[in-house]
Amino acid sequence: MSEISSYKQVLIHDGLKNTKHRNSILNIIQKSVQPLTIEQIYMDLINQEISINLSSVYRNLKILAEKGLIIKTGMTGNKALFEFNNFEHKHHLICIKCNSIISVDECPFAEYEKKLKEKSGFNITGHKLEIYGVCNNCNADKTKKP
Amino acid sequence: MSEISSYKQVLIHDGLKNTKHRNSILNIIQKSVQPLTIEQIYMDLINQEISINLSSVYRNLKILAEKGLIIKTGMTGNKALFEFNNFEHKHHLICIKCNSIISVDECPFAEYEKKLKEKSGFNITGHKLEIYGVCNNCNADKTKKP
DNA sequence: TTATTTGCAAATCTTTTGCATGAGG
DNA sequence: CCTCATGCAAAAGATTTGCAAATAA
Repeated sequence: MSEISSYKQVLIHDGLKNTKHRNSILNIIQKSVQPLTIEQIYMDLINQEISINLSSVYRNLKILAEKGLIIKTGMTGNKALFEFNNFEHKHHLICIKCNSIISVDECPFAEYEKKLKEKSGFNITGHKLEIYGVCNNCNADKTKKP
Repeated sequence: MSEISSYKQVLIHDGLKNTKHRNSILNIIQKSVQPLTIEQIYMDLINQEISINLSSVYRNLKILAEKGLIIKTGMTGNKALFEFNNFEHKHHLICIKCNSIISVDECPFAEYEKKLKEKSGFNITGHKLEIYGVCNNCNADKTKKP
């Protein structure tokens, strides 16, 4: 909600238009608990009976990413992944068995970043940390096949 | 050198052949301080006057990665990146302007992981850390248009 | 109205594959 | 020899682009 209104501010500021497609795409990404491929987003739109061309999805994702509303997170195989940019500093514990995700507030990084900055000359603007493991539940289920 | 001999062991073990191309590619990757695109590797070979077809570079990289001798690290734009697998624990500094990537060996997380394990009950198996920032070159180029 | 967005098709870029030939063990 | 590696050309997959028509402001 507040995200959507600030989103409109961003669009207006850059002379972009507030289209239904743009909104729908942003909503899909915002609601998702995990990064999505372009095709997943496209299929979600189609399933919502929203008629859109694949190239329009590409174009919108590119613009939303340029404006910082979403983030191009990485790649799965050869496919780009996008996720919502909520500007929160958070890290995730990700269970490699059931893919459940737990947020971690603590960040041990401030000190390390300083050192790294001095060492590398990089002007460090942020970081992403994902911690993988097996969660309590899955540890209990050792007998189950993955 | 010891890398190269163990590399031959790996090849022999899997019924693969020890070709000049394969050696050259592995050497290029081993010497590089940063992950390389396929095209960079290809151009390096050409510059060394080694005649090779681009698809052979693709095929060799795929095989070397499958055998664990190199690692497909990620992507720059739409291009795959490869680096040498020295079996060290490493992280990446990524320039958000020019997408150059620098590997960082130091890892401040061993202690943190222990604590987190106790706290969350997760059996932690690994993590991925990407640090974003602006590299020396791009800092210097502030006057240049992106 | 007027600039931005869209759909469509075609183009581009990266990566993969089929097949005949060449080379390593 | 026999198998794996290579070059070449063509295919496949992901993404981008040109242009005319549609739409938001």
